[in-house]
Amino acid sequence: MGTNAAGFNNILQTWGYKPTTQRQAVLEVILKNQDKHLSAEEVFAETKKTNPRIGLATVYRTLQLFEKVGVLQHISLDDGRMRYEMADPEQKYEHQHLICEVCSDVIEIREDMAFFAEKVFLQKGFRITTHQVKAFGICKKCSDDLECNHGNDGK
Amino acid sequence: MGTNAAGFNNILQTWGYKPTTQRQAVLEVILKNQDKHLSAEEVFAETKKTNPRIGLATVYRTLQLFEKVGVLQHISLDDGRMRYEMADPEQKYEHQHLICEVCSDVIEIREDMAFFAEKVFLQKGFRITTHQVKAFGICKKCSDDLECNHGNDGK
DNA sequence: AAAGCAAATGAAAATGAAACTCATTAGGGT
DNA sequence: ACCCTAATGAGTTTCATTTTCATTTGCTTT
Repeated sequence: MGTNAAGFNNILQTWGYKPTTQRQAVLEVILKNQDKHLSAEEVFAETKKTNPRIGLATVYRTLQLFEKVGVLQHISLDDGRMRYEMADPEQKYEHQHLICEVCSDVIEIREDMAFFAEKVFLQKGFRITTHQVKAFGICKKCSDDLECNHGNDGK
Repeated sequence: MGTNAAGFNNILQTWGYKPTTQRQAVLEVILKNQDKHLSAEEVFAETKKTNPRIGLATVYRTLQLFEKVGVLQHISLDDGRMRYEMADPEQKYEHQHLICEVCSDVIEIREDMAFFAEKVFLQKGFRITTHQVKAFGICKKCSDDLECNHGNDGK
């Protein structure tokens, strides 16, 4: 099951969508970059390498389609463009992003936050379906670097 | 201290910025709408009521300025525009947004999430400075409404 | 109070991500 | 092979935000 090139066609067909060349090509790019958080433009550039005739609009449409059928989910890293990553329905509430303000690296972590959704439902009656946590700060590497330059800040 | 019209001038002057008419006007709008999450356009429209000559660019610049000096903080509610709310440095980690997918209402809650920042630091060495939690789902009111229409969905 | 000057402003233009339009193409069933 | 609709691509449009630049404003110095 899950999302590999094979099971993918089934997902699309279940929803009544065609597994076209472009959609396959975009999927391959997604699968090859599971560790990254690509924007539409980035997916476009990557996909053009193997499929030069694809249009940007198709990429936008395809990403939205993939989100609708549950293959992708979007995140905003506050850099002015939408980014996408593989959806993981089992761990919807246990997936957070740490964004380093110095080097812009994005670190994914998986804290269990089910208690949060439960508490919110009990206290407010609000039934959470999706849930995004992003934290900005300084990653270990960058704070180590800063520490090194601590004594000799002259230059 | 804090952010009232009086202490506000001090904050700006400390940072070397001038407390101009426009900035005061924007501040008043902000203070009058503390419960809302206004976008730049909305602040612009509100501010024009008392200060018709203000320009949109000034509002954008002012909101960014207020964020820089710690009066405001921005949030994205995934509706395509940036929104702003009063910054609350003391409770940076205890402030989350519940966004109803049906009525678009935004509910603020204050769960203590300090443990999250601590755990992340211990496990990853990542030092969190800001931290945003937004949850999408269905608010109590809307899920009650849905329940009412449950038996008679014909029309 | 007038002068000087940098900071701040407003109007308009520029930018850029995303959405839309519409003529053309390509799947998939017949 | 044919048909019909979904899907695509190139170009255009939208809309939030940023930038530009000439003008104005708020302070400081006389």
